[in-house]
Amino acid sequence: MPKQFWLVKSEPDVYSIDALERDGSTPWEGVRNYKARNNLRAMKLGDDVLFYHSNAKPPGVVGMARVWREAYPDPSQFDRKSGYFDGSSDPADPRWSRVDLAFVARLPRMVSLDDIKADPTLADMELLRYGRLSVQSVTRSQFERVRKMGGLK
DNA sequence: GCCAACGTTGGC
DNA sequence: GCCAACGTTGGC
Repeated sequence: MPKQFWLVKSEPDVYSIDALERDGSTPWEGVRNYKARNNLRAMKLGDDVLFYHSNAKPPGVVGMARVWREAYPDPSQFDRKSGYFDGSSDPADPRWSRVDLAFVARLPRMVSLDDIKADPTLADMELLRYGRLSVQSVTRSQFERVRKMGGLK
């Protein structure tokens, strides 16, 4: 399987690129949308990930991460005290998964949603077509374009 | 299986 | 705070 490329969204008030840089790596938990979950399950060790701040001013890509551990059951679905608890998930066949992501780099310049919208080569990004999906696939060329716009080689 | 009602996401 | 664009739920 060749390397794949992804984009994950997080509200900076909940978990920011600063937090990921501080932590080094983190479990990416709480995804409760089937399409996003399927993307998590398709991630392979070493895949590259764009880190996007949603509900930010402005929203946009702020850094890069890497898949550090492939999908495994998300414990928060069985934790009654968690906001992500899902009482209808069967412990013998857990419905929700998480991966671990590791910090790679912060972008010297954030690539805002407006920047992405203004760039013709990024017109096909899933971000613009189906904005609500919190774990998206991106192409290699989209990934490299955003990285370059963000000031990295 | 349809679909109305409701809930969530996230840009603005 | 509003609301468009979804996804989910549940009655039938």
